[in-house]
Order: sequence, then C-alpha cells, then structure tokens
Amino acid sequence: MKKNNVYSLYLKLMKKYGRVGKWWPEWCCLKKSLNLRQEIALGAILTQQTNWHNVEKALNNLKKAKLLSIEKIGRLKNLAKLENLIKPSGFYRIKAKRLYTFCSFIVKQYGSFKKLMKQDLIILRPQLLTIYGIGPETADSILLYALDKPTFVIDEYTKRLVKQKKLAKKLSYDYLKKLFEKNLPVNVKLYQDFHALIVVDQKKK
DNA sequence: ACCCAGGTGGCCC
DNA sequence: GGGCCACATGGG
Repeated sequence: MKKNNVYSLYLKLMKKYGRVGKWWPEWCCLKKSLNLRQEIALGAILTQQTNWHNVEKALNNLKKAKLLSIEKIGRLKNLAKLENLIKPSGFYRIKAKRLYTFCSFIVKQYGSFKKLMKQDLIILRPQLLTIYGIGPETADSILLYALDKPTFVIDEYTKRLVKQKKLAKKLSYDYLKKLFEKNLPVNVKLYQDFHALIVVDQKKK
C-alpha cells in the first residue's frame, strides 16, 4: 500500500496537540449558532493579513454596535460607521468595502444568511470567488468554518508546513488544495481540525 | 524604531 | 503564470 504522507501528518499532529487552541474549538464544531457562523464569516475577511488579536477587537466593536450581522451590514447605506468600528483590524477602508460587498451579495442573491447555508459547495465556491475581496483562502475559510462545507483551506502556515515536510514541490493554492483533498477522506470535521492543527503547530515556531 | 500578521486586487512583464 | 505594490492597525 502506498503510504499517505498527508494523512499521517494529520494523525501525528492530532496525537501531538489533541484539542486545539483558544478560538478553534468552537469553529471546529459542526453545531454552531447562526450568530457564530456569521461572526466566523465576517472574521474570515477581517483576518486577511492581520493578527487575530486585532480582529477580535474589531469583532467586539461590531458586537457592541449590534452590527455583527450579515444582513445588517448588507443593507448599510454608507460605510463610515463600519469603517470606524473595524479600525483595529487594519486596512479598515478596504475591509469595510469587502465586508459590505460580501454581505450585500448574500442579501441580494439569497435573501438571508440562513438560505445561503443550504446552497451546495459546488455552486457556492465559484460564486464566492467572484466577489470583490474574496480570494481562495477567504472563500474556503468561510465555506469550511462558517458553513461546514468540505473544502480544504490553504494558508501561509500550510505552505510553510508543506515546504518544511517537503510534501510538494509546487506551492500554488489550487495545487495544494487538491493535494490535501486527494489524500484525505471527505470529512468536514477532519478538514477543520487539520487546518487548525497546522496553524497551532506553525505558530509555535 | 523596526517587523510582522490566518490576503487580495491591480499592474507589469 | 509569477513578482511587486498598496492597503493600516496594534503588539513584540
């Protein structure tokens, strides 16, 4: 039998860390409230090239302002208030525009966040990728952690790990995504846990 | 005073 | 297809 480096890496990390980091346990759970799912989706945009610590401040500001809602953000008339609330997360002007574009897309195309959840991964992923400010990593993070869809997330940490372990020569997004998915059972919880473990492992270095 | 953080889009070659 | 830049704040 051909040995599977990707899957054995998952087992190794699972053995080493078990249940993972501070905010991951609730993300890596399949039963999440609608509010938490929206927080995760918005957080996925806010965390682009940004420390989680700063993102938390922005999310708390949104929560206090009762604006941690995709439908509310999608219906905003102007973005000044939103920009101000998310300032701690950096790139706040461009991120306010990205949040708004994402949220208004959902409102227009699906009517509500709840209806979006029912959409199929095959349809949804290409749709998300057409939205301004949603690249492959943000799309996959939203799909995997906010919507529990089986798509593997590739980020800078994953690339670093692949390089360290010499799992692949190419480091392009789609190539690595296929590599992981090809060598793992299709399982949302496993994808969630594995990606979280990679981040935790790489952060320690 | 630097340097970096769970990216993305625009522009150039 | 790949390389470089702007985008901005807070923490080490």
